Amino acid sequence: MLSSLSYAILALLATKPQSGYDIARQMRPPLGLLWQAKHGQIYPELARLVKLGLVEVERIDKQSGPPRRVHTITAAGRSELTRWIVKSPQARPANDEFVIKAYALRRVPLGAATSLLNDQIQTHEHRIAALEQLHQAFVSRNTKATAFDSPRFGEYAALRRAIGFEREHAAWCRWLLSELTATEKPGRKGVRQPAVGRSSAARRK
Amino acid sequence: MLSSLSYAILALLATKPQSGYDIARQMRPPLGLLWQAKHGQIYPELARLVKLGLVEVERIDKQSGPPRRVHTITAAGRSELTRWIVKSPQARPANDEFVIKAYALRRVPLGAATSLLNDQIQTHEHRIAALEQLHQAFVSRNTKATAFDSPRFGEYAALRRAIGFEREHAAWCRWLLSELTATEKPGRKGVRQPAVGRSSAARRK
DNA sequence: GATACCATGTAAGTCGTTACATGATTAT
DNA sequence: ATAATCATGTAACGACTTACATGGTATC
Repeated sequence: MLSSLSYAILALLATKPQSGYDIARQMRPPLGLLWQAKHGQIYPELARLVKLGLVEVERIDKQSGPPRRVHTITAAGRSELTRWIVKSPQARPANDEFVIKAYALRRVPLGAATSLLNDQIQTHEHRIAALEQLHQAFVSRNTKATAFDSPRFGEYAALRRAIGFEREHAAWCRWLLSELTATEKPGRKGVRQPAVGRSSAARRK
Repeated sequence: MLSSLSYAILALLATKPQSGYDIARQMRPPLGLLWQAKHGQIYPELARLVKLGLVEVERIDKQSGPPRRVHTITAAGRSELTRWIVKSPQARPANDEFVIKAYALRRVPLGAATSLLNDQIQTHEHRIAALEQLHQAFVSRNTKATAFDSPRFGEYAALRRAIGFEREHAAWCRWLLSELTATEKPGRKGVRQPAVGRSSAARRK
């Protein structure tokens, strides 16, 4: 069985032939929307896919530096990718360090907790702004790129998911901050937010 | 430096002394809200924390089976935990296999894509229902358990985050399905949902 | 002259999963 | 009887990060 990273690489190569560096650039944290990985993991994985016959490599010599190695997905690679996509996955753990911090947040001084949350909220706002700029670029450049049958739909879907998750995380941080503030100043009950209601999708209708 | 798992263990032990088995139970997938790990990782990590003096262990012999080993956080453990909480973290990668599938979804037959999405949506609905039941139990059993200064606030915060993320993921899957359906039957433009709007938090105001 | 980007790879080490190993107790 | 839960640990392997290693090109 192949790793998730292998399938992420195959998915990228299915759109067009690319070098390891190209792949690494698209997977670079923190803006790798499809999958995040470092080149130290990508190059060996690519070599493995070549050895398995799922990917072919063409070496292009240059006057200077290492030769550029352009990788192309093979027919076997494409069928392996589609085979993998259609079988249902089991959900990943999705461990998040910040949940641990929130879990034990009442054990630290209120001031430190407040500034931690403000830091976190600001970080997420910045990330959201960057993602929304990408979204704008997507929608305005070519409206058809957002349609399901467009070759760039995959990118668009990954981008929407990233925006949704960042917003959800930011909202949760703001809720934490409001709870904390309500404790600090018990008179201000107005800032407390209501209990978990219906999902945003339900509200959207 | 310690691993995230170590801090998750310290956070759990900060609430009360527990055995490795107790910790493993709370971290068991798929309902480990704070952090997910298997006992094969937890037992060695606990031993390491004991060796570092952040945790103490009391061996309780029983008539049968292995002795129960109850772990207690030390003063050094508590201060290490609070020290770690207050310094801002860098965000985790948060890789999700399903994003790869969505990225390349237009490469598989429409029928297979549809049933994959329906499967995924159903799985998430089930998870949401289970989490909401936990939430109900929390709110109805003791209203004060949801306040920031309650000893169980950490659990509650982790639960709210899990619910929010599951809902966001389910909403994204439903969006994918609506895009796919719009492609299949181009006459039905009504099912298409609008472009990314304002965040749910913004709407909540 | 320093920093960033292009471009490829390897090595050591940590994090995490899966399986092996053992054995009593409780519920169906 | 069979399975699930209680209860602890280790070993092998795979996934991932960080650092080492090299060297040209472009920008400030």
